[in-house]
Amino acid sequence: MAMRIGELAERAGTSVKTIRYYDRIGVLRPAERSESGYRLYGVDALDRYRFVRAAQAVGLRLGEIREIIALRDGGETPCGFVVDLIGRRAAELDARIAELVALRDELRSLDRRARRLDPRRCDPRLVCHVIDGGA
Amino acid sequence: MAMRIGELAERAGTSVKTIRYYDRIGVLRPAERSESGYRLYGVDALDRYRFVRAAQAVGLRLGEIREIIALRDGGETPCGFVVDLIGRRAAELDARIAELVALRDELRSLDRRARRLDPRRCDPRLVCHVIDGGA
DNA sequence: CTAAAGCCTCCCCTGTAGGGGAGAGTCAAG
DNA sequence: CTTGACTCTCCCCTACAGGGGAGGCTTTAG
Repeated sequence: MAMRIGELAERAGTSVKTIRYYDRIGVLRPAERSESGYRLYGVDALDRYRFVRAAQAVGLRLGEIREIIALRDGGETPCGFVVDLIGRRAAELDARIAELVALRDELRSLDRRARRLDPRRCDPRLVCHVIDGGA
Repeated sequence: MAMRIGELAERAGTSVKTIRYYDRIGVLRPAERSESGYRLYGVDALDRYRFVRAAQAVGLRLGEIREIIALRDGGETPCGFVVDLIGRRAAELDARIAELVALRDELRSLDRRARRLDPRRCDPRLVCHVIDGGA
């Protein structure tokens, strides 16, 4: 019935190190320990593992995932919390995307400008005229 | 003529720690050292500093900036290298932006789905039905 | 001369999600 | 009984750009 860490890792398609790490940070604790101290997991551990991965895949961090799980284990329905988290993360992503788009556009325009500049007229003092320090 | 590190940092509007760090990694070396070991910088150090910041601002990492500066100090015109770097960074950004947009879209659709789900029908085994581990 | 301010090197710390490996105990098969 | 596979804890390492602070010189102003 109970799996040891190696079997869980293999069934989950991950590494023993990762499972131990998940135990340590509290997202996936073993059901119990054997007398000799081995971690023993029930079959539900596999579902937990999949949940953790799915949550990671939508951009949640392990610390946040731990909070969700703690709510659930505390008897609460974490859905409201999760929806909040997802909303905030989406907003953060919007902001981040805007930054990256602006940066990319600047790089593209730098690129176009660079093609019109003559490398021989590059002032050594300024390292490279493609990138302008505003001096 | 020569500035010490504190004056340079102040004129550049940055911290002494940062200037020391730039020395350590080779992007901004002092012109010389005083007898007592103090870093002494020429006025051109300010231009160098501004270049480094400008390059950082367009997404180049200090390691890459160091390479650009090494080329320049080796007597070469780094423009070609810089153009390459910029092109590659722009392509990386495109890829990264696409990832983030996909992630954000998934979050948004998760968000919409969550609003239609009933929290009371959330299976505790799966932690939260908003995020589906595919079990 | 003395005190304050500035400077030096060296070392540890941050966040993220683990990876690598040492040294030691445990379990199953031959 | 032994060997090999498995497991345990503990500690250091990664990227990135510095920040914080200790302990000890040096310089400058009063």
